[in-house]
Amino acid sequence: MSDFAQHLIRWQKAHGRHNLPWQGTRDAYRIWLSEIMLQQTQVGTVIPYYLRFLERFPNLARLADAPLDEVLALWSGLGYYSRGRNLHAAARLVMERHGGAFPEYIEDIIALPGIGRSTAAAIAAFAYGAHCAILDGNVKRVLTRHFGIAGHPGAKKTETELWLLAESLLPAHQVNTYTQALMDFGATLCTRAKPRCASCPLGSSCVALATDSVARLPTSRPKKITLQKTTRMLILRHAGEILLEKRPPTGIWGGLWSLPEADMETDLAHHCRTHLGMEVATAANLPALRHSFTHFRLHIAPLLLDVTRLFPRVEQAEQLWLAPRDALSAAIPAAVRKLLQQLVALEAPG
DNA sequence: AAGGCGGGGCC
DNA sequence: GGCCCAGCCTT
Repeated sequence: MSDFAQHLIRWQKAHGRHNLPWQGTRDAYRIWLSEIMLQQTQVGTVIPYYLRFLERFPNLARLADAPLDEVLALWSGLGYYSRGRNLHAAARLVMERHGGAFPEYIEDIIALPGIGRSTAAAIAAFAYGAHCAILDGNVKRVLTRHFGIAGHPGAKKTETELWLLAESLLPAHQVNTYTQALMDFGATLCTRAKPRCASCPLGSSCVALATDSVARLPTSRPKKITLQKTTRMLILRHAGEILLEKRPPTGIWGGLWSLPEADMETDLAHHCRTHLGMEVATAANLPALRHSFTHFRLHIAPLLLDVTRLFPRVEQAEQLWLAPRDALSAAIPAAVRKLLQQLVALEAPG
């Protein structure tokens, strides 16, 4: 057995957690439930949910029998509700595929919805003592620090390396103790912030500690550069009204009424004729506007245009709307509302 | 205010 | 096969 595994197992017996509600059982259902709840959610938050859930659904068959709404009601507040849906769907699949007995083969476990490679390994190790490596956030942190592995753990290359390492470190015996050790060690000692390196039984062999890199590992995800996008927004005036266009139901501003847009390079006269059904005359450029989204910043170059001729199809098109100026109360994006307010101010006498 | 977190869905 | 998302929690 590697020194790493040996030290961890010894540490677990002395300092690990031994009284969590899902410990001391080999009931795969209870272990499965705990592993699903522990995805994305910390132990302290999970415990009351776990106990309430088990009280209502003490076994897999009772869960499979229940309506989904009741499952989700007990999940309410835990977040990531797809976990609850998948749990319920998986319970029904276990009834169908395995006659109600939670599967023992890792291939069958991982085939259930909501269970990936790491969760399947954890269930198999705790319920059946299987010789399978886990690799969750705690384990990634412990391994990257102890073995000095740089690169974002979410990146394919790093993750592949970590899986290989995790498997190579597996002890031949006491896999369940070792697996629990990795989890507890990562959660209570080798923590993300303020790890307790002074009390660490693995400190003498920790690469991060030796190179003063503990705070820099694991490598954080690369900051996404905020994309910059530019668009022209067309303010098409016609008899005191402004042309609005309904956006597609999905994506940015899905289903909202917005101003027609065009690339900066587009030939506007041609575009308006063929796409919007009107002849236009350029009136003026309006001051540029910036609008920030989560993933990018939009630079808006508004252009004021006067409609000189309107083809009849415009009034029949469902996605086009010649809106009165007071349409500002309609479902309009904030950036567009701001733009239209500027226009109103600009046109105000004086 | 930002980033972490397993797995699924989408391209 | 890479990218994004979900919802709550910690820092």
